[in-house]
Order: sequence, then structure tokens, then C-alpha cells
Amino acid sequence: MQFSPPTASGQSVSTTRRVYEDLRDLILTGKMLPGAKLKVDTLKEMLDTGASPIREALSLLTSDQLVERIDQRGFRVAEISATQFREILKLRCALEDMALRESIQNANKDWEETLVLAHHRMTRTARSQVSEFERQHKAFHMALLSACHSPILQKFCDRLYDLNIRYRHLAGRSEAYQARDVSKEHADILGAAMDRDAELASVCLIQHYRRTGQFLVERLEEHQLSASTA
Amino acid sequence: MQFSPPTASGQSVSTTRRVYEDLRDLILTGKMLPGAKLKVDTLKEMLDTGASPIREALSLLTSDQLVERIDQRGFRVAEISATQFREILKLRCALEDMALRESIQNANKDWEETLVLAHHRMTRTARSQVSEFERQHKAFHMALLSACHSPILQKFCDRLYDLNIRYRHLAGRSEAYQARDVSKEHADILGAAMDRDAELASVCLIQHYRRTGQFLVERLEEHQLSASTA
DNA sequence: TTTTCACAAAACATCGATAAATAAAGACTA
DNA sequence: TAGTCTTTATTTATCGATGTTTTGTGAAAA
Repeated sequence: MQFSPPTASGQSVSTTRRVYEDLRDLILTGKMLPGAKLKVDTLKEMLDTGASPIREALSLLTSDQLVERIDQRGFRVAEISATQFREILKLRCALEDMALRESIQNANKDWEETLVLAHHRMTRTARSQVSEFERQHKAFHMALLSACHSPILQKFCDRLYDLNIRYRHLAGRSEAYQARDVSKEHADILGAAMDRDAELASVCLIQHYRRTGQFLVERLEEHQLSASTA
Repeated sequence: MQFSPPTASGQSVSTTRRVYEDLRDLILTGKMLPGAKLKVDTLKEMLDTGASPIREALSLLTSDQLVERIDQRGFRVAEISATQFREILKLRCALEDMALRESIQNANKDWEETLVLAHHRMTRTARSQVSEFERQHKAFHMALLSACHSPILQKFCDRLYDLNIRYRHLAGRSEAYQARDVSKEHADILGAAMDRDAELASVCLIQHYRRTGQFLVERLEEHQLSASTA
């Protein structure tokens, strides 16, 4: 396997960072199932590196709630549950609502431009280019919150976004999801934000999340997605 | 220096955990100043261990926002600012309000008992026993939120609590702080929570935080507390 | 057949050493 | 004297190896 090519900027990145990003990607996209054992030796081989960067990366992922560590018993991919998914959804609605309103309150030209650009890039990326689209999608959602002047809150939202996307990947693509006019939902959020209509923007955003959440809860409750039960 | 004696339960804890806790304590109590360089070699000697546990612990602290890491340039104690303090205060009020209301909504006998016990222990610990009192104080505040059925939210509150306590330590003990009847404030919060009066409990709690915050902002704005400027 | 124990294999946590990178010190030039 | 280049010294990041703990396996006893 070959991961993370050297960054375009040419700067050599630390192995730890590379490993962290690769592992996070594997977990978020569901390539590593919940509950799966993360053996240091296996990962060493897979990512072609020593034990130290692996363990450091796993420690970071632990704080992201993507990996669970049990003293003297190693690391495993964090478990999932319908209960946790509902918790994430609820928190996302509460925190992003807060951040979005503040963002709109502090709105300025720079923010508008960043936002329009992020939206444009997302719409220009084909849905078939899954990982690239996901990147742009996240960038758009984070751009919405970027003017809220609260780095910690943004960080919390970023975390929750990642936790959520993991569930989305694990649940698999649903036809119902495709049927929805997600593009219009995004456009509506953008429109409301540009109009500085905090109320409307918040409603649109939360609707957007709730709709997606709807399907996922249903799918999660029927399927049992875990490496420990497999 | 001697830290973290073997736990009472006799179980040997991993070095990483011990180091993590010791370092966190040093940072939270202000014994390590913001901006201070965290050299692995120095810490190795100080904590009497190898590089791996140190680096893993520092990685964990990075995710807690207590340590900053710069690729290829090591770790340093996270900087502080009056701006960040205000952000923390604001977030704490918002998130704990949310958690407390949910906690009260789910209130049951178990929770009541935990809460009364935590409060009792806190009042029975002399203010002179600083570190023990701090432990009980945190336990009481976390107990208030413990019935909210949202582990992630609780974790966020826990983080913010720690970030906040760091500012409290760095600002030093203020006479004005002592003058306030903090015990009464705690008792009021407890009372309202026991009465299942979410509205009142929330008001009391937020008042409690805002009052403490008031002094700290003032002190922070006059003093410049950082190792990099010293 | 099930349980318990002892042993073997695997995996974890940690150490000591080394290569790569950064920062500091000194020498040279303008 | 200030600025830049080169050399030296720290410091970081990473590897490979080792002692310990946990887990898995199979034989003996119930």
C-alpha cells in the first residue's frame, strides 16, 4: 500500500503526522472496522515505519475518540453505536448553531469570499471523486463557522464532523440519500449566510444535518457494524 | 522530584499514563509557564523514564490543547491570552448550561446521591489542602453534569474545566476571590439541582463562573504570564 | 467432557542508540 | 559595526532491540 505522497509544497512532513493522517483516513472511511485490533507490528509493516510514530499517532487518535486505548492491552478502533450517533448529531446541531450564528454576526468581506469559494469548489467537484468531494464538503461546512472567533469551538465542531462522517461511511451509500437534493440544501445554507440571515441559515443547516441523520439512524439500527462481532 | 506514587489499588499503571498525569498537573498548576520549551531530554531526567513515554504523553497533551507541537521543532507549553480565557468562559457557560439542564432532566436517585456526596466531600476538605480541594471541586462540578447522557459533551466540559483551572492558577490567588462566599454559591447550585429547578441551577452555575471569570480577566490583562516573554 | 494449570507464543511498553534537522556560535566580509 | 556564511552543538525524530505482560494452547486432573 502507498499512502500520503510528499506534500505539494515540498516540505517533508514528520512520519508521525503522515501516519496520523493515514490511520485517521482508514478509520473515517470505514476501511478499519469498529472494534478492530490495532497491532503495532502490523501497522509498522503496513505503513512502513517504526513503533514510535505509530504509537504517537495512535495516542493522538485516542484523543480524537477514534481509537480506544487500554493500558497494557494496546489500541483498537473505537466502537460505534446508534446511541452515540444520536449524541453526535445532537451536539453538532447545538454547537454548529452556536458557531454559525456568531460567524454571521462577525461576517465580513473576507469571510464571504472564503465561503463562496469553498462552495464553488465543492459544486465543481464530481460526486464520483469521493475523497476529493469529501474534502471540499468539509471545507465548506467549516468555512461557514470560520468567522466565529472561537478556535476551540471550531475544533469541537471539526471533531464532531469527523466522528459523523465515519458513521456516514460505515452506513454505506444509501439511495435515499442520493435522492435528496443535497446540492440545493447547500445552496440554501450559502444563500442565507450571504444574506446574513442567521435564523434562516441555522434552520437550513440543522435541517440538512437532521435529514442525513434520519437515514443513518435507521441503517445503524438494523446493521451491526463491528469487527468484534464479525 | 518524586511524582505519582503507585496507585492505592496496587495495579501498576503504564509509564505513559503516569507521565501524562504528572505533566498535565505541572502545566495546570502553572509550575510550567506558557511558552516554556518542553525538551524531551530534560523531561526524561525529571520524570526518570525514556523518550517514548514522554513523547506519547506530550502527544496526548497536544490534543488537550495544553501543549503545542511544531513539527521538527518539538513541544512547548501552550500560550495563554485574555482572549482565549474569555472564549473558554463563554464556551463553558454554553456547554455546561446545556449539560446541566439535561442532567436535571434525567435526574434520578443515584445522581442525587452522587451529587450530595461530592458536595459533602468538597465542603469537608480544607481550602488549605489545595490540590485535594481542587480535585473535589472538579468532582462536584462534573457530578452536576454526570446524568446528561452525553459522554462527548461531558468530555468537552472536562477539557474546558482544565483549561480554565490553568488560568486560575496562573493568575494566582486573589483576595477578592477569597472574599466571595464561594461556599454559598456551591450550596445554591446544589440546592437548585436537588429541587430539579433547571432554570435556577443554570443561572447559579453561570453566575458562579462569571464571577470568577471577572477577576481573572482583569488580572490577566495587567500581567503578562509567559515563559517566552520572561 | 469440563476445568485448571503450566507453558509457549504473541503483543505491548519501554529503552538506548543513531540519523536528520534546527539552533547557536564564531569567523569572515562589506 | 552590522550582516551573512560556515561550522559546531543541541535537540528532535526515528529505529531496532529487550524485558514484561497478556493471550493462546494443550496436557493433567476432576
